[in-house]
Amino acid sequence: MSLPQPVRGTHDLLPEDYARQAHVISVARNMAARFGYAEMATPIFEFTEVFARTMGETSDVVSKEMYSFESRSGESMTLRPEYTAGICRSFISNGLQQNVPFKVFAAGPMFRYERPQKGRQRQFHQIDVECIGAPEAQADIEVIAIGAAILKSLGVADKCALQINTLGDVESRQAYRNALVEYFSDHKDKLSEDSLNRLDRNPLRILDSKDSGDRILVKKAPEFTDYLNSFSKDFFAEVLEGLSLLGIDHQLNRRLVRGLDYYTHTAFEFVTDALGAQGALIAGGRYDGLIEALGGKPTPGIGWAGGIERLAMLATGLPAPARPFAVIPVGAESEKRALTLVGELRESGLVVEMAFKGNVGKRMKRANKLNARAAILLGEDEMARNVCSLKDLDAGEQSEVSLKDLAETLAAMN
RNA sequence: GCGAACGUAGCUCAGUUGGUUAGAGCGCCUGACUGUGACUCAGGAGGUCGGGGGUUCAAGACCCCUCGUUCGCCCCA
Repeated sequence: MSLPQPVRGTHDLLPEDYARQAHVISVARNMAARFGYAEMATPIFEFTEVFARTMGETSDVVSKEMYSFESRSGESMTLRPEYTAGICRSFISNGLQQNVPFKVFAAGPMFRYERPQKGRQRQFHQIDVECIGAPEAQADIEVIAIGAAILKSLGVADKCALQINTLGDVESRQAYRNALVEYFSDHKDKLSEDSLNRLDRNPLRILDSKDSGDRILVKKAPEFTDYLNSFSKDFFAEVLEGLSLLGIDHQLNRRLVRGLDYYTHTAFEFVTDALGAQGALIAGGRYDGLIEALGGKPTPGIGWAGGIERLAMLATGLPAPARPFAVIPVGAESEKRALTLVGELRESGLVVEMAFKGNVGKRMKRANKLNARAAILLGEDEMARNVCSLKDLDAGEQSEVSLKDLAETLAAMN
């Protein structure tokens, strides 16, 4: 059975799966719009620099997970691994500094060369919300509120929890980072191999280590709170207060850090335990240093990304697909009239299919399989009298309806 | 990238310590029923047992490699 297979880590979205994902996007899009976030899109690939410069050369994504290739002109291109960098690049490219706050929603495929697992694929899809050019805590609150509202609307709010932390401003973060490096450097012999790596690349990550030895060290490690300057503390307090005012439950998680270099202040994740190791449904934070890193004027920003596959797996309350009406011509004579009838009914906005294969029994079976609301039988008898036989497939009752009134009658059945 | 488990029909799965022609349920097709679906009954199609190599008189089963999936780590949505 060596049929052609999709590339590892990629998946076909058959209609049923597609409908689930489309629902997630649709709910998110509508909710974002309520908050004043308009939808946009950026190209699926960018110059490699866009991601390398914003995410940090040492991040896992940049160092080992990017799908990069050389274009025919010899420039290095990369399939986007996330949306934020592309949107920020777009913000700069289009000179949108005058339009702040620039509030946008986006959705689309992302690509990361990772080991696939449940809820983790090489091509996956994200919804994304960004608010660029607003330094106020109000923006953090708004952005998080959108996420909470979407999760609620998708019916997954009770399966996940909001964890939140602050990384402080650049000054605070740098001070804390130095303190951590100093502390852990004194205990290098007790650190796990992974954490030795983290010590160079992202020491904050050690705080989140699952290694039991590391955890003992972490308990005595310097506390971030002691290194936050008053501005950072006040900012975070304002964010938390806003969330409380909105009734958005949240848990302070001092070990919540971000792998990407450009994050400052607020970092948050809506996490679930329903998806194994892939707990993050929506994650984001403030990235006040990003636009500048890309070569734009210093501009603050905050946003998040949500995994569509992960959300689709947990979402409930999908809208049922519209049920069709099945037109069944009985006998060769009525096929032409059935064809035009189907056209007329569709013209009036109804969902209509024609069952034209096999004997009438087969056609009825077909109608049943299509989950049709009713079957419309059209034979010579009926045609002669300008009527059709309408069979309600739920009730099993059949009656005659004049062709003139059919569209209206069917519309009333929906 | 590291560690482990799994891969039998379209789907969900049986298949004994290696032993003739690999099974079931669901689904699909045909008919009973050439103008009536669901329920029922009868029949049928569909498998190089993920792929390749090896051991053996004999491999779906044992060994090696490979591809894929799943779980954990790393990291992340």
